[in-house]
Amino acid sequence: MPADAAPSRPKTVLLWFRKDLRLADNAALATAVDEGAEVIPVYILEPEDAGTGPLGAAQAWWLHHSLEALASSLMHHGSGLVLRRGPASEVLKALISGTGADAVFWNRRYDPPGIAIDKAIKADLTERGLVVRSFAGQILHEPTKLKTGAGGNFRVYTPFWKALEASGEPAEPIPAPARIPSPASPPKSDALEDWALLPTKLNWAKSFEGPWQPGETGAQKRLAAFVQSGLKGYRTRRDFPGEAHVSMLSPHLALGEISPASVWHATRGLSEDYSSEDYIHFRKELVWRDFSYHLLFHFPDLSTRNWSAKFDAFPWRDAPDLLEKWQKGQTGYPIVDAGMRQLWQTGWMHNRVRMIVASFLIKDLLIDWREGERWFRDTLVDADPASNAASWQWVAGSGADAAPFFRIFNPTSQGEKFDPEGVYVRRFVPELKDMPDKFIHKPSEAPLTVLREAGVSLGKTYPLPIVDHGKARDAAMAAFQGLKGE
DNA sequence: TGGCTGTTTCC
DNA sequence: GAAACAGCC
Repeated sequence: MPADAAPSRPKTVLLWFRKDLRLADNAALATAVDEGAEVIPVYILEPEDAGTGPLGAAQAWWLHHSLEALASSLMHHGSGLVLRRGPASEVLKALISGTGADAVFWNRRYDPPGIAIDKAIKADLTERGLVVRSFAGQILHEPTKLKTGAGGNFRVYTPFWKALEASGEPAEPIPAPARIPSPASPPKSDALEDWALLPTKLNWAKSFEGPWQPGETGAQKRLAAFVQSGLKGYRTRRDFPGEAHVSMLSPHLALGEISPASVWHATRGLSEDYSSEDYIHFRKELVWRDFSYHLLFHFPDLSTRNWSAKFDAFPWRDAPDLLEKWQKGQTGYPIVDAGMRQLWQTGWMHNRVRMIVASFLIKDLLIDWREGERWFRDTLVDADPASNAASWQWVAGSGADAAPFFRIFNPTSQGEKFDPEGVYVRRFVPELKDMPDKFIHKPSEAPLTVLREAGVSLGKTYPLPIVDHGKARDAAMAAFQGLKGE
């Protein structure tokens, strides 16, 4: 064989796990195993200044447990997980020289800093004679593959959805390999504990343990449970935060413990008692995640810059005291406070309530949406650079295909509409649990006798509204009108 | 994937 | 006088 013939079948593959912490539907892993290579799975904790952005505290908690789950699962497949920290290019080079690996495989990521890192590594390692291969699977359709009829990039969701639908079903998920061949002496791993991913305020994330099971098994269980029960009635009931009609798959998707294609296909071939209305609407939500990545890919500053430059002149208020009350769930608007406390206690918030609390921060408090984006990034277990940024801009009105700015949620009527009996509010704002339904979303309008009977003392056991929504709405409209004249 | 307000419609 | 509707923000 000529010396310069690149080996098409590598002997030893470094399998670089990133936000794809799963064995099923993992194209990079499946290919390495199929080609008969010995596989060295590695996870690299990249420094924040590498450009991949700071890891939020809630997601760091999740990552810790997810890596434990992945390591354990790999062990059951005859393999193991090598943990290393540092700039990915250096870590990979050290591992290559230490193991004699002749290839590096990974599944592609789509955040712009990650893309830049991967591109440089691919060029460098290829130059050094390694086989470097990357695979798809983190989103349903790669951003470069969907174009408008005119050849441009989508800026409106509905045409994006139609194009995606028209491009056919996503590929069938690939089963997890039965066994993963491992080299005789795999490299040493860091101790996960040394990474200090768990929060030091221990009693904070403690409450995450009830609702969540990080890792691939937890993801699959969550999906099965959702398809079994939550999906029925999804279209109409998904907006009711007191009910269990949303999938809660977002944190699993954020770290790739399950692939979006697996989720898509789980809603196929259902029996007749499933309404197509329900699973089509569910898929549409899944595709918003793709749309967000599409936007981020073509607008890398999505989390820091207004998509619509018109908003650059918006007179945001500097109000750290109000911001803190919002963060702590002490606004005096029960649905807002319930949402913010659900976020703090569980690392997650129901989507309808995310829209309400975001509208409140932006339009009632007139605080820059970037403050909200930052808080969510730090406290959400599902923090995702694309979805989070795109969704905040959507609510702010500055984003692509965004809600018009003048669509200002009334937190009281939203509460009454989507949590009519206050089930959700009572769960997260227990000091209001004995309020009658009629006043559960507007305790400040309740007669004194009603408050006394419910054990509520406004301003003491529960805050008075920190702003008057009617006035706040007028102020927001005025600020927006001012923008138009710019 | 709204809300507000004035107006009409229908008991 | 509530409920539905339209036009506007």
